[in-house]
Formats: sequence, C-alpha cells, structure tokens
Amino acid sequence: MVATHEETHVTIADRIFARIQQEIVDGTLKPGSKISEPELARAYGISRGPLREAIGRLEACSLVVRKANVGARVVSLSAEQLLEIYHVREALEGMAARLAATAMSDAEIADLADLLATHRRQIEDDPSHGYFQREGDLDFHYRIVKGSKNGRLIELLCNDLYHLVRLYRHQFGVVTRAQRALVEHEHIVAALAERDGEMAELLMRHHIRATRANAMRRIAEREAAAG
Amino acid sequence: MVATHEETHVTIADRIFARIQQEIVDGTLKPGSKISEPELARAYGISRGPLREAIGRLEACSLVVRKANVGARVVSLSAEQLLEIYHVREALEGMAARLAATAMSDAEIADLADLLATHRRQIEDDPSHGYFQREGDLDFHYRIVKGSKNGRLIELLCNDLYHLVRLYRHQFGVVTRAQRALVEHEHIVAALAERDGEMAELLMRHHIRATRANAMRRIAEREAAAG
DNA sequence: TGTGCGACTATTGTCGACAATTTGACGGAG
DNA sequence: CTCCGTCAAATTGTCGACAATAGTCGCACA
Repeated sequence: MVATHEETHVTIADRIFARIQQEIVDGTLKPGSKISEPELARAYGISRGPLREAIGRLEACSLVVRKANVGARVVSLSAEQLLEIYHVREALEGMAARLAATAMSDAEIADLADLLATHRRQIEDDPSHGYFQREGDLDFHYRIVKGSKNGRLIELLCNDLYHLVRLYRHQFGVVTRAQRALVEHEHIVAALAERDGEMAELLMRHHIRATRANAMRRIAEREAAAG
Repeated sequence: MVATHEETHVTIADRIFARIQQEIVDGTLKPGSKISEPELARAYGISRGPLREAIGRLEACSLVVRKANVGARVVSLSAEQLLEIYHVREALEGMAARLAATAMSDAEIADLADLLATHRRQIEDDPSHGYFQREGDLDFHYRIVKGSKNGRLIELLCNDLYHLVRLYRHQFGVVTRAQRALVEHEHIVAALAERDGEMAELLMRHHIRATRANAMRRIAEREAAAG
C-alpha cells in the first residue's frame, strides 16, 4: 500500500457522529428535541450500534444530554450555562493567547494579520457585517488556539467548546459586535507580534468578557421582549 | 417503589467504566498496556457492548487512546503532554479560584480552612508527609473547583483532568512539596476569606506553576538517572 | 540469504434479536 | 371530576453472532 502518512480509516460511527454534530450545530436538530435511536437508525440506514457510539461522543462534547433508560436530547443551553461557558472560554483562550505569543511563528502571525485586514475591508465595504463575520470571528479564535501549539487546549476548545458556541449562536441568535470585535482582534495580534504573552492574555480575556457582556445583554433583551 | 428522589439507575457500562477508570488511575492497568475487548469482557463476565461504551467514555476523558481497527491502550503521558495539562490546569483552576471567591459561602470557606489546619497538624506531627498529603492536596483543589459553582468547570476538572493528574502521579512518582504547597494553600484560602477573586486567581496560578516546575524538575532528574 | 507476496488468525466494527425499564393511556375508585 | 393503580407499547440496555480489517507467520523467489 502507498504510504498514507496519516492513517484515517473512517468508520460508520465517525461519519454519523460528524453528521449529527453538523445537524445539531446548524439547527437541523433543534435544541431540546429527542434523539430517537430507532428513528435515526432507520433514517441513516445503519444499525443502532454505531449510532449509540456516535451519541456517546456527542454526549462527551456536551451537544446532547442523556439519561439512563430514557434517552438522549439535544442540549438546550440556559443563560446560566452560557455564562459558565464564557468563563471557561475566558480562562482557556486567555492561556491560549499567552502561549501563542511565544509559540506562533512570524509567518503565522503575519497570516493572522492578513486575515484581519481582509475582515476590515469587508466590514468597511459592507456594514451589514452578517454571516461572514461570525465565521470569521471563529476563524480568528481558531487560529489563536491552534497557535498555542497546546494539543489539549486545542482539543478542548476546537472539538468541544466551539461547537457549543456555534450552537448557542443559532439558539439565541446573538449578533456579533463586528467593528469593536475587529479592533480588539487587531490589538491582540499586535501583542502577539510584540511577543508579549502577558498582554495578549489580558487583551483576549478582556475581549471575551466584552463578548460575554454583549451576549448576556442581547439575551436579556430577548427574554424581556418574549416574556 | 420507594421514591428515590435522585434516580440512580446504574447501568453495566457505568460500573465497568468506573472500575476500569479506577484500575487505570491506581496503576493496576499500566500505561501503554493494551485494552483487549474479548479479554476484559471475559474477565468481567459481561458482553462487549457495555465494555465498548465504557472504553468510549475512557477515551473521552483521555485515559485511553484508541485507533480504528487497532484497539485501545492505556494512555502513556509524555513530559510534553504533562506540561500541556499543567497549562490547562493553571488557566482553569485560576478561574475556579476567582469564581470561588464570590461563590463560596462563609461556611464552605471555614470548612476549607479547617481542612488546611488538619493538614498542618499532620505535617508537623509526621514530616514524612506521604500518601495522605497527595490525596489531601487533591481534596483541597477539588473544594476550590466545586466552590466555583461552575458546572462546566467542575466537570472538566473533576471528571477529566484530575484523573489524569492522579495517573501521572503514579506514572512518574512525583512527590508533592508538602510544606510549601500547604503554605500556598493557606494563602489562597486567605484571599478567598477576603473575597478577593483577583488575588485568589493570581495565587492559584502561581501555586500551580510552582507545582509544575517541581514536577518537571523531578522528571528531568528521573530521566537523567535512568538514561 | 534477504525480500516481498500471500494466506491465516485474532481483534475490532457492525448487525439483528432479546430483556429490562420507562412512559403514557385506560379504567375504576373516592 | 380527580387521583391512583394496572397494563400495554415503545424505547433503551445488553447480548451473541457475523463481517471486515490489521498484524503475523510462512513460503516462494530473486
């Protein structure tokens, strides 16, 4: 066999896991809805074995909650749980920024600056700053986290928390503070370019606190309007 | 049936998961050893179904690593991975201490102070400060994390990272800096008593950095002696 | 003698069926 | 009319068997 230097034999459970994860994150499977094993098994044309393994992994990254002998439901985030997630994000991404300041290469930091320049042009061209800014925002945070070169940090944030973040953005419909967020991103990159880990952590934590405050305010408004 | 106000229908997978987790942490299953499904299924007198689910959960908390069509092995931590864990711990437990400073009740803080007083007496009575100090150290950190009242933080640290910490303590045989650690613990509790979250976080992060430095030094000594 | 190909074995991945438990409905009593 | 006990249907948990893959051993051939 030709040497596939990174071996990846994909199993059914892998595919189903990725598929359900995607459907939860993009809202096809709505928060609080039941995950019926026989139903999904028929829908996907597979057995319950791999499906159960996929559900187990979804539970591991907190996208579904499961009770014994009752079943699994898509997670439905409360405002309190969202606050908890933001506190964890602040801690972990602050550390990621600190580590990235020494672990990222000059080229990686330059690429990151280019990404922000692209964002800036798009915002100035189109103040509606809609869907793209959301993905762009996550892309920025992804790069910082990966730049930390800390495998455990990367796994925790990219494989677990960020999916939850994308889920709640659909659930609550929070809009990002595009202009201010971009400025804060630029400040963070400036700290990285100066190799100032302490400053990068402080700026990242401040940035996430501001994002949290924005989200909480929007949710409070929403609940006030709905209730 | 009598009303068990907190239902705990324990499944086979739950029991097997807890059992294997315990055996990994206490060294009965050694790092790097293979987790054979047929063998363990026979040993525990169960089917491979629940066993596979248990292995999946163990993989989720990083106690085993699994490759498709190859199998699972008990995780074997490298020094680099240990450093990564310490960085994550520093971030998360620092945040936990910050939150605990406002979330813990006066009674909980008083109990924590009592715990440290007990540790102090034991260390002064018996300078050998052996096994108990290890569990006492984890007990202290457990209480801080639980005191944060942040469910996600509690789950990440208590259900995942602390098991890894206990595992590596067996794997590397690192001894705790009993006296110095105790003093640092006391300073943290003092900050909690003053409801100074900022200070509690700084002290906790400093404490974990010191623990990390101690562990890294011991490991370097060990490797130098062995190599 | 070394190397590469091929069959073999053991383990993992997957499937369908059985058992145990929850949930909802139905009927009757207060 | 409401509440409780019983029952039935559906779902989850568990099991044993089948299929597919990886690693190994042996053998032929250069």
